[in-house]
This record gives sequence, structure tokens and C-alpha cells, in this order.
Amino acid sequence: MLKQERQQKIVDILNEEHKVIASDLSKRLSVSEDTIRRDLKELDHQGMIKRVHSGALRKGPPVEDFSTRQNIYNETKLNLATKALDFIKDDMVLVIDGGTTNLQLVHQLPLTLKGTVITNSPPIAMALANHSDVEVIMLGGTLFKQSMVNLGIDTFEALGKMRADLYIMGIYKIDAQIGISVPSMAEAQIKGKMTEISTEVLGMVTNDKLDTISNHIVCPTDQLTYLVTEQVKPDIKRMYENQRIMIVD
Amino acid sequence: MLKQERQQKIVDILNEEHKVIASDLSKRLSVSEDTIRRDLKELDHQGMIKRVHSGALRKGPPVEDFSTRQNIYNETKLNLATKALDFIKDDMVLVIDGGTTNLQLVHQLPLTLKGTVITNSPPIAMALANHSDVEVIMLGGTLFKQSMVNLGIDTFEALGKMRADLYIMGIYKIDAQIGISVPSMAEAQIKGKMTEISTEVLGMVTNDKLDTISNHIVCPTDQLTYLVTEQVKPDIKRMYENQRIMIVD
DNA sequence: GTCAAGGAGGCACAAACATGCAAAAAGATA
DNA sequence: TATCTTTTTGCATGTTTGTGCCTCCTTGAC
Repeated sequence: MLKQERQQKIVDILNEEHKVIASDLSKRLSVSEDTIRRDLKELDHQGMIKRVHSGALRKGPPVEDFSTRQNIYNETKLNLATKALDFIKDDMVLVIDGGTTNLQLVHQLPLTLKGTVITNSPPIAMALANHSDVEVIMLGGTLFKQSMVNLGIDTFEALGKMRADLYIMGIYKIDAQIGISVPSMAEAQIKGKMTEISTEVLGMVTNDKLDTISNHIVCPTDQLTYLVTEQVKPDIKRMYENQRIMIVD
Repeated sequence: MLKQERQQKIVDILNEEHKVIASDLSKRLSVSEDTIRRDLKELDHQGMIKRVHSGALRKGPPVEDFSTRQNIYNETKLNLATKALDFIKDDMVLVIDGGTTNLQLVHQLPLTLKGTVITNSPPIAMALANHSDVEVIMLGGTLFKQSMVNLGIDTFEALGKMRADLYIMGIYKIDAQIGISVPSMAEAQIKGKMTEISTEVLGMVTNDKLDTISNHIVCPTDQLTYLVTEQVKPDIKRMYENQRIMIVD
């Protein structure tokens, strides 16, 4: 990767995430921390960013871009994504479904990651375009625009021909009484199948979603391996501790 | 290969790929790195490109991502898209494959359009997210990142279960001798199948692509119904006039 | 205060670069 | 066509740039 390209990427990331940590950038851009520090120093000297201890802040007044990025900046999701990164290694076959939390995770994946990603989410697939050593297998189906995932019988059947090491599940709602639930039957079926074909399942959920209402289709949870969240409510923690599920917080 | 021709090619590649690396160009154009460096130096001096260490960047406003990239510089594609709109009516079943020209077309579609769109291109699918009366059927497969389309046997078989009224084909290269050609066999097969299941086929091609080299897989053209282009070269016009193909320019 | 994490500066090495030169290619003139 | 001239190319040379590692110093959290 070209130096200028990398520095431009740092500025782009900064515009979206409002702050960057040097050590994070080092992993995401797959260069040493020294190089990142030199980049930050140059960009600061050019006036493009504001250098601070451990990283950098974006400069000037918060200029809003009109694109649909307003929800992307979310420190909670960033933290979740960083935690989940520890479970992703080279040469794995991953299943990643939709959701902004998962999208955030994909954006944090190091550009040098090798492996295979199976996804039914066009935004996830597009976000992997720069990862030249990741083979992206897109699952077809009918596009559900609300959550931007492909669903349907074709999706289900295509999944039946595959096996994966890890399924990264975006969770809409988790509840001590009914477990994991999603807004539609179609999505529940696909999530169930994704769970079935994966050796391990990692669920990611932001704390604010724990109490969201209106989802009543229960998705199988018996194979959930990890649950990554910000702070787990005691009752949920108890519930999953009984099921040998690793909670990361 | 002439020097001038080679330098033009470098500019073309740069417009497509937004960056070039000197050592890459050396291999792709089969000349020494020294020659490439001299070319880059000249082009930079002419103001055609921006030279950086290890390669060059294209001039003009920095390009962030695929979704914004096509809007900025391409009046030609916008004109083409507008012309093609005349052939799209409510309640049609459309097949739309990849390419920035097609993406431009989709962005021009009225938000009130009703119908069904079958596509193997994630960017196309995402661009249709706001068209609430368009059902989007996404074809799965292996994502080819260069052109951002899904290809493979699954894509082919899924197409076999469908029928469409109109296939809007993005054309890489068209030539009076060999017809329409694409960079890979996989893409040729999918384009052939899309043609097969569609009643009518509309091809869109920007004039500057008429002479692009390096694509040698011929894609069936006998069912081409319309050809939308900027200005058609006489020899190509003659070729298609013999085949009852309507040329729009 | 202590101490781990982050940062500055120096060093080393590989990759990329400029320059000069000779050979090859292209073009011109007869 | 044959010969001369000009341009273009590839190679050899020393030089510069970018990067990672190392050591020592600074910061800031506890």
C-alpha cells in the first residue's frame, strides 16, 4: 500500500470515527506503530489532523457529510468490534450476517487478513473489497432493505452446502426470558442455518438493544459460543453462564 | 507499443484504478521499470497524474469509496443512463449486472418505479434500497472485487430458475471483429445466461471503452436488442445494423 | 511516587529513484 | 534500399526514501 494512500485512509477513518488510536491503526492498516506515528506526525504537521498522546483527533468543526454515515460513529460499536477481532484468525472460514455492528467489525479487519467470508449482506461484501486475501462468498436471495440482508429459500439452500469455523451473528435483541429474537421468520431461519453450519458462534450485541421490543421470533441459541457485549446485565449473564457461553466484556 | 500509446494506457488505468504502482505497470505493459518511471515523470510534469513514491495517483478530488466515485467525473455515463431510462417501465422484471455505467443508471431510476430487479452486483442492490416498490433479488456467488459482481455456478443455476423482460448489460469492450468481450470466462458465462433468460437485451457502453484491449472471451451477442452508446463508430454501427439491433445515440 | 504505554531519534536494509551511457528502435533523407 | 539522425529503451551506478527495529526518554494513569 502506498504511503499517500495509507495517510488518506487515516484521514478518512478519522472523519468517520472522530478519533483514532495509533495501535489500532497499526493493526488495521498492517504496518508497524512506528510508521503510523510517522504518518500521524506528518498529517499533523500538514494540519490535516490533531495529534494527541496515543493517537489523533479530527481537526476543526465537525463537518457533517450528507451520506448515511450518521449512525456509523458509535463508540460502543467500535469497542465491540475491537473485542471481537481477537477471535478472528487467518485462514478461517467466517459467516458474517448483517447489521451495523458487524459492518463496523468488518471495517476494523486488518487489510492483510487471509480467509473466506460467507455473507448475505451486500454492505458487508462491499466493505471487504479492499481485503485482497479474503475470498467473499455472497449468498443470494431476496433483499430485505430494512436490514440489508438477502433472505429466502435460496439463501437457506446455499448455506446447506457450506461449513464455517465461526459465525459472527449480529443480534437485534437479547432477553433473559426468550433469548435471541429477530424481526422476521425469514431472518430467524437463516440465522438458525448459519448457526448450524458453523463450529463456533459469536454473538455481538450493544447494550442499548437489550430491551428493544417487538421481536418475537426466537432464534436457536444453544450453539452460541461467545457473547461479546459492553456490559452484561446480571440476569442475562446468569442465563448464559449456565450454558458454557463465554462472555466478553 | 508506442510510447504515446503506453502513456495513454497508464492514464486510462489510473482512471479506473485510482492508483498505480510502478513495478506493476512494468509487468502489465512489458517494459522496464525505468521506462515506467520516465513515463510517470513526464505525465506528472504535464499535470496528467500525481507522482508519488512507488507509483502515481490520479489527479483531482480524492476518491473515497465506490459509491461516490462514479458521480463526480462522468458526464458520459450520466447521459447514457438517461437514454436507457426510456426502455424501463413499471412492472418489468429487469436483470442488471455490474459496472459503473449500470450503477449510474440505477441511481437515475425514479423512486416510484415498480418492478423486480435481479442483479449479481452488491452495489446495484444497495443503490435500490430506497426504491420501496422494487423487489430486489440478489444472485449469490463468489464476489469478483475488480468489477464487484458475484459469479460462479450458483449464480448460473439461480438464473436458470428466472425469466426477465429486459437485461441491462454493462459492456466492457465492443469490437467490430469479435463483438462483446469480457475479462473472464466466469463473467462471460453469466452474461450469456442473463441474455438467455431475458426477452430483450440492452447493452450500454461508453465510447472510450471501444478500444480497450485485453479481453478475449466472447460473449454471445445474437440476442442484443438495443445498444446505447455515445457515438457509435461506423464499423460497429454497420455490424449491428445487419442484426436488427437498435442503436441509440 | 511507580510503572506500563507511547514517543523520539538513530540505525539498517530493502525498495525505489535519478543519472549517464550504450544499444536498439524509429524516423528521415537520399 | 541503404545510411544517417533522433528518439527511446534497458542496464549499471550511486543516492534517496520508506519502513521496521532498537534504545532511551516522556507521558499519564494509578
